[in-house]
Amino acid sequence: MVVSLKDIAARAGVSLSTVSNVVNGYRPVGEETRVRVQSAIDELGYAPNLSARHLRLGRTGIIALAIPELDNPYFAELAGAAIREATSQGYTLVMEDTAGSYEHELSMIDNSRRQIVDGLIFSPVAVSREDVLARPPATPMVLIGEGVYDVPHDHIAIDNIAASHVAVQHLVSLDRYRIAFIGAQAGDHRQSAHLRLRGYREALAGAGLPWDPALAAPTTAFGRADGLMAMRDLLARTQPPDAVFAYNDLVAIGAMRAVAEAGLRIPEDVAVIGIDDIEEGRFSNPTLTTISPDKEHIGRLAVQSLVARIEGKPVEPPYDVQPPFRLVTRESTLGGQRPVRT
Amino acid sequence: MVVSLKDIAARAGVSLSTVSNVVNGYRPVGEETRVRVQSAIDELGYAPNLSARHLRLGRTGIIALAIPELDNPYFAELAGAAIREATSQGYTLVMEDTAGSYEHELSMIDNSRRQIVDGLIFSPVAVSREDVLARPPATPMVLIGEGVYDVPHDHIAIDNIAASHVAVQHLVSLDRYRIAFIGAQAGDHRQSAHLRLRGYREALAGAGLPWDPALAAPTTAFGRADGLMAMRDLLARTQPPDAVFAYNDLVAIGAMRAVAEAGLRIPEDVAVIGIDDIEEGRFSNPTLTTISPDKEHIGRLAVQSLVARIEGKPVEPPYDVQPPFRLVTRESTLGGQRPVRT
DNA sequence: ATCGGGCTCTATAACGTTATACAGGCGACT
DNA sequence: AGTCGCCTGTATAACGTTATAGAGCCCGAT
Repeated sequence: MVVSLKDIAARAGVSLSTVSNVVNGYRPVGEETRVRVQSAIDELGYAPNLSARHLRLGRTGIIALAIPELDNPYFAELAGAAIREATSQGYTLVMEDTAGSYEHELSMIDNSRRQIVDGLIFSPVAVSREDVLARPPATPMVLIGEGVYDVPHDHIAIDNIAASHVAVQHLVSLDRYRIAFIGAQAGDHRQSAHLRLRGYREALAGAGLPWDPALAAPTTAFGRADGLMAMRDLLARTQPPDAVFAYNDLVAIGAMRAVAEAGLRIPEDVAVIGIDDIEEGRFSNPTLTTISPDKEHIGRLAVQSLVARIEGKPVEPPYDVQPPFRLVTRESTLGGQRPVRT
Repeated sequence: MVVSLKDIAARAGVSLSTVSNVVNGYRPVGEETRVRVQSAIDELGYAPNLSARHLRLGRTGIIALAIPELDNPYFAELAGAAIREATSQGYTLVMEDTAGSYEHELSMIDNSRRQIVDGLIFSPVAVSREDVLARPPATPMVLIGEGVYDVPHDHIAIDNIAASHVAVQHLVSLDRYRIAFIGAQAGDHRQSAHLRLRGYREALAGAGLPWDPALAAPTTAFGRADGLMAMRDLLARTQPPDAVFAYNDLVAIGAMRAVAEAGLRIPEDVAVIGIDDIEEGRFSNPTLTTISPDKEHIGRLAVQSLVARIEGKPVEPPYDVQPPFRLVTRESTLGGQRPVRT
């Protein structure tokens, strides 16, 4: 049977309000009665009814994490960290899979789901800056990833340009001259790949390498299949690349598969680097060199800043956080000369 | 501002109860007033307060999906299907990552979290049949995967023995004679690997092959790293296997990595087959032959049967469902003679 | 002595819903 | 004509919680 404040009150011989005060400490309670109430709680096994509490407080204790694809290991690993942090802060986290579709993403920032949720952590890919600006959310929102910039919300994303520099410079340091980029976006409203492409171009220029538009391969999405097809195209050129910087690890893995199917060697013929450091890249053949963002940090920070907004702690302006990242070198650029897993 | 039934009632000039009846159709409402109320709802943009509704109804509309690891792509893909089905049934699904730990799994079937959840879909790995029997849950529970059998709960899992037969028979059809199994479990209370191991042994016997305990490699968990280490051990034997049936695709991928590191060829020296059909195996080098369970089907069915229990539709006894599966052959057993992706 | 003010505790009004009980009106059947 | 029953609509009591207002009581200060 389900036990409520009333039952505890009856058992301990005190009023309902006193029990409530013991439970959540709003008003001090005399020592003697406190222990009597507490033991009644323990005996009967009381747990507060969250629906009632939320109705009373006007909050639900639920936050949503909306990501483009749950089956992308990067997001799965990120979600793990976010779930742990949310739980430890007393919130429940629900995940929404937008599938990267424009309509689905719009429905996230419309007010429809907001009735049930205290706040939203959102990783946009399809939605534009204007879409976000046009829909001031009813509850706090934190943006993660590289989708939308310059909007009045907290934003957590690695410095994509700097990360791209590091990636390209690594390839340059291996004496590669025809370095391709896979994951250039045709559509205007996806700023994510934009930044990585820009970092790629800047790094090329910094190394004194020419910018060849034919080496910037567009993709429609960022999965393994996209990397595979783009790489096939690149290899069919008269002057194929000798290195590839992929938008993310999934794309890189697709690209590596295309190289293998073409009968070429990695990294001798083509070196490959990605971004994300998903576990898959530590066991692939060859293992994948990558830029590793601190996913645990990102997930935790996203929840923490959202909760801070929800509970109205500091009324500071929206801030941009750039979590740390590092280069992890593996076989796909260094060959067998290196320890295999890191 | 937030709009409630009261606002709609005032706007439409009717009572609160009438608006409620328009919204959820408990009692019929005259046509004329219905349209007046409906247009008031549309104008003011009313959405029911779920906390209040749940408090009144005694249900929260939330179901939990507890899985051992969110970063296992198999569960990520399964969770996607479950989330979609739950949403379409008007429920919100929250995910719990038990990390496969015994304590965490116990806390799932204890009553602690049940205050907030109408029901639980649970994929146990560490918990035993007796643990489950000793804790009759306060809310409905559906089990998925191969953890625990013969308990009074709905259970959805592929026929592991039949699946193992198919896998081993496929290897036998390729004239392999020393077929190893990776993922045998030392612990007694993990029945999952037990069944697959049993299917493996039965299939060997059916093919007239001897049972060699040295070829059944135990692992502590079921990740890529476990497959890698087990395979290293197997390859170090004086008589290494010429084929491997792995507990799941992740283990298989780790095993393939070990084979590559040893400088051996797949499938010429060692053929590899897994279970799960995760996307990773369609792009690995080589691509991975696997047993493909219908994940979409499993996820949807789990939610459907849980919701049926929650809403008390049919009071039938707990039932066991065995969703379909199929063999998907790829390079890791057939080599390059086959279409690459399916 | 009397009053002000901590200190404990209590009664109660919300929060927004849904289901029950009830009221009035109108047609149909005895 | 009277009664029964249906149809439409309303008033209201919960569901379990938290915050506000306030009721006693005892001690120190006026």
